Amino acid sequence: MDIKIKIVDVATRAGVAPATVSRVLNDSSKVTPKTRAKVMKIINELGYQPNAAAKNLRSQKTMTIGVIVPDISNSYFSEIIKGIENIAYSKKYKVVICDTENNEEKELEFLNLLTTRTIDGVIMVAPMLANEFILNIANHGYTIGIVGKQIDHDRIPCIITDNVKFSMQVVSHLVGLGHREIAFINGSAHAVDSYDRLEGYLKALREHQIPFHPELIENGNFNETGGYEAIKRLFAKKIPFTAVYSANDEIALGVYRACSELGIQIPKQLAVVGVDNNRISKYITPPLSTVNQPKYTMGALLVEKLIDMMNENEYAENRVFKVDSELLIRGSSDYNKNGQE
Amino acid sequence: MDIKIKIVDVATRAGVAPATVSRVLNDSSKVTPKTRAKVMKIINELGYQPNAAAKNLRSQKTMTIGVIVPDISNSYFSEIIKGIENIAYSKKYKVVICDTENNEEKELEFLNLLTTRTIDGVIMVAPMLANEFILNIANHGYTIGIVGKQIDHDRIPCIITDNVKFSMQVVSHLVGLGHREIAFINGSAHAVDSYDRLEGYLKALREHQIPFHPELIENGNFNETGGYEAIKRLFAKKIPFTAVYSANDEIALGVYRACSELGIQIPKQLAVVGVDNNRISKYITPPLSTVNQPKYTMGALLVEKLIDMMNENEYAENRVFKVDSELLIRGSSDYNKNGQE
DNA sequence: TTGAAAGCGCTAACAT
DNA sequence: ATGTTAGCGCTTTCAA
Repeated sequence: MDIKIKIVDVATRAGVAPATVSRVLNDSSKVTPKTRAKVMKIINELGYQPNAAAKNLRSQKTMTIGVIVPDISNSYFSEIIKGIENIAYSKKYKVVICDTENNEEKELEFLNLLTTRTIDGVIMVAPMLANEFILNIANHGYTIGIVGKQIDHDRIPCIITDNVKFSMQVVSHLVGLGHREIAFINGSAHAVDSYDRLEGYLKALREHQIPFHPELIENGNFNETGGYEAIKRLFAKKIPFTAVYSANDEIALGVYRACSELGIQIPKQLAVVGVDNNRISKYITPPLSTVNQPKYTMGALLVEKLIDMMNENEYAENRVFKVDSELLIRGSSDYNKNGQE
Repeated sequence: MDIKIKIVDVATRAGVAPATVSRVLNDSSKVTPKTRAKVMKIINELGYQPNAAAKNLRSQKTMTIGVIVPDISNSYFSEIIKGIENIAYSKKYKVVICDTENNEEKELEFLNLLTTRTIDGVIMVAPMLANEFILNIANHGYTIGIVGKQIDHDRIPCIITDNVKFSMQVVSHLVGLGHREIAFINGSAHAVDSYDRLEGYLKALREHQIPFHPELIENGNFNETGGYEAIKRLFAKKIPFTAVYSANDEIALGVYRACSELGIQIPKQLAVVGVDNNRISKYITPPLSTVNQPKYTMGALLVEKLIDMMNENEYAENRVFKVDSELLIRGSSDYNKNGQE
């Protein structure tokens, strides 16, 4: 084991005060180049490394950001994390991860890291917690940012995509292909995204003067099983439809499975469109039409804002970021696209 | 902002010494139930939360573990992380993530968290760093564990799969289907896994008395592009082969792309087997035969061992874990498997 | 520009 | 079982 070298050891050896060593370490300008060189030399000789806990205690910050996601092995979330992690590291911040596995209790418990000052701030991706909780945290002076949901509080930066807009695009795309009976498999009913995607779906129908059939709408979990079960329920109703808009790619995967079992051909008998552009979507057969969201950028942008807020105490007027998504048309909705992309 | 409440505030209000509050908080048995109740009441009333930095400084530990992975958005790694994170949290540890994106410098830099005592220990998943570095770190008394590589040091727990064994299984499977010219697309030449997988490939050939053609072996990156480029090089050689063993699923994906472009049918004209059982492998067409590794368990097991070591200072005699993998036979190698799974 | 001294908030050793 | 005291290693006034 190494003998622990502390700042005072460096100071003594260099013939200066601990404070001076600290100034050298923290790039304080008030050190002569000569002193700095002398101190640096000793630091290197001794292999001195400042103790993080002492530094944190004294400076009242940890240079650490917490990130809460529902499922780290879903590429949608891991890409967001990648963006956060990369930017954070470039700004000397560390990232602590919490994978809630959709467990609201774990989500809540993790926020204790804020109150114990283990982390300086937190980013919640697609939080389950009710808005009041989140507002309350911010009102207590903690730094918090949200990905995938808009919260109205002047100290909570948010980054969202325009769910209404891209849902309209999806439906319009299907209508453009001649579909009139378009089913919609939405995610869990209490997710904000679900409201907005439904709104987009309805708006587009109205715009195209297509009658709306409530029976063509199903809710489920945002995963493969949710999609599988929902499409089965839709089929069971015996109401005809020729296309299905799935609120994410995982749901679409479930639709694929059901269709494969029932011998229904995509897109010939059923056109399918998803959302998220999961890695998997372009590899399945037929490739899945989907909405691409700039995941990496969303994480990167938000963490940047969050760090700015923590350091400048700026109450960002520009607080809500709405990023653009892009509809990727592939073989699951458009015949002509088969074999390419 | 909350007024900061510290342990002394709680103590005063409860009419006890700070040490007693600390004992209550840390479950020390030397507190009467009555005192404990009194203190707990005040803690709840005041909403007291202990300051982590102070605790860390005093107790010389941070209850934090670092995890280094090459790519967090690869499901192989994120599943391992999931295992680590889950077990860690159940033991009150936090997890700091480092996504190196195959950048060796970032990997090295992250280890500073060990020397600055920001983290109590680190888990390196598929490290790029040379063994000497890793040994050196352990020799300096830091806690380190490795996933996917065996390091010979009595304080470094490792978890590995038997690359030789499952590679032999893969090749034997292909031979069993009648293949004699089996190409091998290996990962990057300096990964340990690559040596072992090559060894398994060769051993199996010898066992089946199949002549070995060095031209049928290619190296590349462990990703889709690496696979795509390697299979192209193989085709360019004009040496016939009817099957290809890809050192991971990503590589196999590249093989699929090349085959699709060249109109080569899988498995009719070329049988393909991968490794990792990435999520994607069962959704592509045809579903990819692959080797499943217990990723979650690997992470979970190792972190458990690591935490035990940190807390009991036990120099684990049982230090190297070899977990079993399983060959999943699907349509990319076996006709009969098409349409099922 | 540099040094001296105080103190961040907690736990552990020792005393009672 | 509880209290007293010292100190973990750093940064930051304040003074020189």
